[in-house]
Amino acid sequence: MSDKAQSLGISVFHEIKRDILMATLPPRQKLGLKMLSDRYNCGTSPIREALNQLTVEGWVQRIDKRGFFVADASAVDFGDILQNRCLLEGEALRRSIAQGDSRWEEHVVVAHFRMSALDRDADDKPGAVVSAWEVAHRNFHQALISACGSRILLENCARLYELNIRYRVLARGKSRVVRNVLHEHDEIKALTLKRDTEGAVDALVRHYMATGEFLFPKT
Amino acid sequence: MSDKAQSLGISVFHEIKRDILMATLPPRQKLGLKMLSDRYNCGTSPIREALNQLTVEGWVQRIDKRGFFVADASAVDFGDILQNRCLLEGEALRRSIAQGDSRWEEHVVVAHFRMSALDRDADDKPGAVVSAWEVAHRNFHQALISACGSRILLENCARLYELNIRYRVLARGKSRVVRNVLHEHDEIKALTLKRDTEGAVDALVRHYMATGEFLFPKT
DNA sequence: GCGAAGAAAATAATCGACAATCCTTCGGAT
DNA sequence: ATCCGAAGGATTGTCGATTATTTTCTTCGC
Repeated sequence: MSDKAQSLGISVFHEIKRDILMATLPPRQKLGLKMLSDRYNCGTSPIREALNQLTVEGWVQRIDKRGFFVADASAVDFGDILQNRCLLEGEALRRSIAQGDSRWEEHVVVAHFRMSALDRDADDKPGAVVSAWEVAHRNFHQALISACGSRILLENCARLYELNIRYRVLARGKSRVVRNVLHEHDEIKALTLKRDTEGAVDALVRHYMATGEFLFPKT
Repeated sequence: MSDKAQSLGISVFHEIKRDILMATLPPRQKLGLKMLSDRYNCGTSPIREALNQLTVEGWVQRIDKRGFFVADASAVDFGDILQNRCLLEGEALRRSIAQGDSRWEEHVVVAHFRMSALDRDADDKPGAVVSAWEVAHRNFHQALISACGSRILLENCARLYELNIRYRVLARGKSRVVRNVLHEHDEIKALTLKRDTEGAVDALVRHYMATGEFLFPKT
């Protein structure tokens, strides 16, 4: 069994992050310590521990001596996240293509295959399959850039990836544009493995910007 | 008077950061809670508060149930910081040049002037002047990119800037290469105001990479 | 009826103590 | 001599209570 004995502060950190990400805790929601310690069945110390970290990562806003709040969500913030993702993941992909070896290629192929397998079953999708797809999707994008050689770059990409998910969740149901995400992923994978650097980066950027159009379509 | 009544956790956060930055707390140093609460005259709660945030920002490494340590310093990590600074500040400068108005130009001119004024006095430099120069130097680089329009980008640049300082401090005295930092700053400023985008970005990148050569010269 | 001042309630920040976990040391067996 | 394991000590993580601050509510004066 997995070592369940991790600190309460750390596990509650992930729980709160998930709840903000899933918008169970909506933007601007006041995060009172008592309310949270009831919700997550622990004292206030682990709660503060988690909240402090979430503040630095951008999930929570803190106002000194006045409490914690779920970070506000806005079209401007979303656009900012998208632009920074394009910049960082674009560069990370360039470096991966330049430096990646055959083990990296395999990693990309496998991650893409696993995601595609879940895509096929996605028509009749129970919640379990959806969250499995989320994991596979994350793994695919992570695999693409995994050979970039920069720890800092990878960490920033991971952080922005997660921050981005919340907007997908918040905009659920508001979608009008029809997209072929499968094809976009296929294209990115193909160009990457062909080592067509600028083609792959371009496809990746279009992929992200299309997400933006998808969630906040310009009427 | 400024409201000195900020939370202990927040002020101790800045104190510890400064001490790590100045290498008063050296890399890999064990950060025991008792030791720290003695050092900064407070209970363990504010200490943990600060340590949690510093962990996310990359100053401190945490090992669950085993304590906190000052983040390790290595040539690899330093190079990673430098590369990411070039990427992020380069892009931020591009956007600033594209979008900056005349108020931004003034901001850059003033920040540069103030830094230059301190440069002149730097020959006979007591500690106070040095730290004043640090502030002015930071302000200058911040001014350059201040019109980039991306909060996230600015935050990441600020974070990397600070992480970089520690390496300057750690390498103090080991310098052999002679540099003309004044000239480099002048060049960056001039090209920026001339709106020579790629020239300015190139000068900025060379400025940073020269720092790398300066601190870790390839023998 | 409206706004300011003060009291009361609520909540954030901090502390000190306890419990859980890890590290060290010491002794014994192979 | 070296490795393993148990007892002891030290340290982290968590809790409940205390203190400081903010927010809300009430009252008073205009």
